[in-house]
Amino acid sequence: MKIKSEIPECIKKCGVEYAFKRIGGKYKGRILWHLSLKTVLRYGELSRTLPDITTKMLTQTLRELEDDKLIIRKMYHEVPPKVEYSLSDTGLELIPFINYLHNWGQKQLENELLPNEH
Amino acid sequence: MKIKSEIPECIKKCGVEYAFKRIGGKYKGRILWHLSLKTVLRYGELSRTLPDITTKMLTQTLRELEDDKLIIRKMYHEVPPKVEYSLSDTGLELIPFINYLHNWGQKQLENELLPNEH
DNA sequence: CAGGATCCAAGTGGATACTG
DNA sequence: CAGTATCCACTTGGATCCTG
Repeated sequence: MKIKSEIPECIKKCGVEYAFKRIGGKYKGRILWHLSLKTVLRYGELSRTLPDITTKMLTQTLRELEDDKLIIRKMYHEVPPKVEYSLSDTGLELIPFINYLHNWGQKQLENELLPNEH
Repeated sequence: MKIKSEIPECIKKCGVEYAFKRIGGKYKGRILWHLSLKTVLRYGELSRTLPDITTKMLTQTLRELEDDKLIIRKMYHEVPPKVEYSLSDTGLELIPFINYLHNWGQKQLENELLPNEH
C-alpha cells in the first residue's frame, strides 16, 4: 500500500486536470463523439470519419484511449484484419458531457457566424 | 456575407473540436473551475490557487480565455494595481460540464488508488 | 485492412529576469 | 500587484514510406 503516499497530491490538483489529460488533445474528443454516435467503428471507418487525421495520430490516439480504458479494441484474427473500436463503460460515462460540449460548441460557432446581436 | 462560404466546413468538424480548442490546454479547465467556485478572483489569488503555473502561462491563459469571451477582466486603475477575473455568461454555461468532468476525474483517481475490484 | 517506423516542423510550456 | 520579455526544452503533430 505504498502507493497511497504519492497520489493525494494528484487529487488536490483536482479531477479537472486529470480529466483533461485523459480526453484532451487534438482528436480524442472527436473520436469519443463519433463512437458515441455509431456505437462501433472500425479503424478504416474512423479514418474516413476524421479525414484530417493521419494514420500515425489515429493509431496513437486510439492506443492512449485504450490504455486509459475509455475505449475497447476488439481484434478479429482474420485475413484481411478487422478491428473494432467501441466505448467502454467508463468512456460511456463521458458521453453526456461530450454532448453538452458539442451543443455548446455548435452554438458558439453559429454565434460567430451571425454576429448581429451586439 | 462572404463569410458564409468558409465556415460550414468548420461546423462539420463539429462543435466538439471547436470547444476543445477553447477550453483545452493545460490550465484553462482548472482556471474556469476555480472561478466557478469563488465567483471572482484576483490575479494573485489565481496564482496562489494554482501554484504550479508560471506568471507567463497564467497571463497567457487568462488572455486567451478573455479573447474567447469566457472570462471577464476588470481592471481598477489604482496603485497598487488591482485586477479581477470572473466568468462571463458564456463561460458560466460551461460550468455544468466542468463539474461533471471534475466528478468523473475524481472518481477515476479514486479508482486508481483502490484497485481492489478486479 | 490496420497499422508501424522514421524524420522533421510547429506548437506549447518552463526558467529567469525585469517593469509601471 | 500584475504583469512583460526573452530564450530554451520538450511535446505534439505531420509527411512519407513500409509491412503482416
